[in-house]
Amino acid sequence: MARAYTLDDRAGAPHRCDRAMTRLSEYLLPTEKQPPADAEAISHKLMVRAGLIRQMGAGMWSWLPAGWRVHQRAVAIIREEMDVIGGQEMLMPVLQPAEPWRKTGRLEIDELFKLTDRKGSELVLAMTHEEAVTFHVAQLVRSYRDLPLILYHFQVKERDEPRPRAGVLRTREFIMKDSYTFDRDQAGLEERYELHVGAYDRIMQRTGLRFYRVESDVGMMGGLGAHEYMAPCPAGEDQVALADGYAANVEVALKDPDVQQAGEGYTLRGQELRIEPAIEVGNIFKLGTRYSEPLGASYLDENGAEHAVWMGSYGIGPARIVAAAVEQFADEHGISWPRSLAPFAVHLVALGKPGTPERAAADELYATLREAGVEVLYDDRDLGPGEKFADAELLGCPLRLTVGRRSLQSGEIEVQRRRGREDAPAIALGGDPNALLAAVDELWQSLP
RNA sequence: CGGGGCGUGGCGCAGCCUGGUAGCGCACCUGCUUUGGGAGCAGGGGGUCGCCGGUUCGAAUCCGGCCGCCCCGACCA
Repeated sequence: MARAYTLDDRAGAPHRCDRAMTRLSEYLLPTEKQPPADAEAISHKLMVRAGLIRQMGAGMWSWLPAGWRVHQRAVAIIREEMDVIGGQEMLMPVLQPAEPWRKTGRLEIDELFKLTDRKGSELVLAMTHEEAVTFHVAQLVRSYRDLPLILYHFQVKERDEPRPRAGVLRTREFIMKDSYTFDRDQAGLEERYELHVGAYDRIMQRTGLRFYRVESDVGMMGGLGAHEYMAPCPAGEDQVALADGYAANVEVALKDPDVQQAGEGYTLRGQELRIEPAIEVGNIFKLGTRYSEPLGASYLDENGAEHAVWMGSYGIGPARIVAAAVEQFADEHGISWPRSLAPFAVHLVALGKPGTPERAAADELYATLREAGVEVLYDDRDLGPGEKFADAELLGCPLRLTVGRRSLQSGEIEVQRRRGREDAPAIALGGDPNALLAAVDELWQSLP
């Protein structure tokens, strides 16, 4: 009866093997009726209220168990797609010697945290890992035969942000997947870049987010091209300019000669240009030799001639994906996760007092679902129905199953889809477990 | 970094103007009742009022300094 191990959120079953303890009576899910007094952004309010995150200081957040599950969902999707394009996962330190940063000229950046150890050595807390990865490649790559490479990791980034804001949307410490490509020449870089475009498109599609890939300003990086992945949402800090078949960072759009001012707004070749707030969840850059030259990352070609390695760098923030999903799909009752990101597939609500027949039926259903590997959060607390339903809608798992006295009478489990809060056809209670699981799987397929 | 605001129990707040030793709602604990949309009754626990200093017989309250947090803007490899 055990299911195959799978993370396939689009075609697969609503679960993976999951032995985590998920009885709400024993789970740390501190829900709140009221949002924090100073919260503005929807995602900030709801993620705190739903018990996903807690703040420790300005721009410093902890992920509580359910929130971390969501974060790790995003991580798993990203990891799969990076591996598909040949990425090799590794891990580099956050605490680093200042020297490589001096060489690349980035030691002067205000947002870079700098510190000194007890011996007086200068250290930094990395805000990205170009210096680290290039340092290693400079040491390890000698020949054209060693290239190309796609290296990546999920690692904490530290940034002395002048103004952290909006919960987890802009923090001073956050996890980023950053990958780095190393090629012999520009043509190779273009190839690696296109692979990332494909991977990022698939990542974004799999998260279920509404998003745009926009051309971005290469800015002071002096790079050879760059794109940003933008998720439109009310709390977004950036703006995207949109028209049919057109999406661009607003700064880029306003430099476009085809864009004309028209009264209050702008037009593109006669079309109205819409401007929407959005959050930048990912960005990709063609770096060229910006880092390889100062750090001495070079290789010898077939003729024994030395060349600088051509690099690209590619970032994506799982926390921003999570927050953007909250922003895009929340309603007045709470969060409504796309199934690929949901902390649990099924939120099972048991009504009635512990010790009653309806509780026994719910216990049995919980056991059946768990045994099958379905990720289920079981609300077995001794609380009234109102509180349980409210918490379930706040947390936003895609499917809610309810077992109460009524279910025993009708012989059916009630099912609600979180998105739209609509009832789905009830499922027979206590019959063939395989039929029950098939019904849950089928429902899962119908979800966004 | 400029402008604005706020720090009182776990959360949300009142009290401060007009100084007299802290209160409300929710949450929490115990008991009984209740159980299909955030329950009822009774009893109970928890706060150096952000920190330091000053004024005063006496400071959550007045004065000075510092720290922290939020919002708007600037910023955001």
